[in-house]
Amino acid sequence: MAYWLVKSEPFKYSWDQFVKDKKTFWDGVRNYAARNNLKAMKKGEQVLYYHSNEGVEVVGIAEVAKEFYQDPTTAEEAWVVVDLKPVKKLKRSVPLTAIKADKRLADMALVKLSRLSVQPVTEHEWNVIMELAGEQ
DNA sequence: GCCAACGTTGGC
DNA sequence: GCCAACGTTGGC
Repeated sequence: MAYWLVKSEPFKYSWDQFVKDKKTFWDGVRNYAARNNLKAMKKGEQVLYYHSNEGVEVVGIAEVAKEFYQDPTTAEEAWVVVDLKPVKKLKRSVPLTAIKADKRLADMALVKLSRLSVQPVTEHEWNVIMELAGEQ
């Protein structure tokens, strides 16, 4: 069971819009590292939903509803999407500043590889985020 | 709006 | 195959 984190700019596709849609395909990934992470996602795995630029915080949890398939928005075979559905909004959003301030999260891809838009999250990191969010 | 970090492109 | 130039992302 792996954990993931996806980034979205809220003015482009916000958590609220995601909840309203009930499901979305995660398109627009045009980076090989991010693409490889999409391909590694398995149905049912949990995904942190992060708002970049505005908010700059983890706002909710999503779940992989369908494993990767050809990106319907491009003819280029290199690119894929996955389907995601919302699970729940976090009790408290976890801002990047809180993540950076927590020593246990110093190695998170979010901190180290800030430009990667789809990234793996370790179980340990996941648990710390849940704690900071007031969950569990 | 600025700028650092990083990925990609293209000339050699 | 190297590396400089360029474009994009994303935090501040």
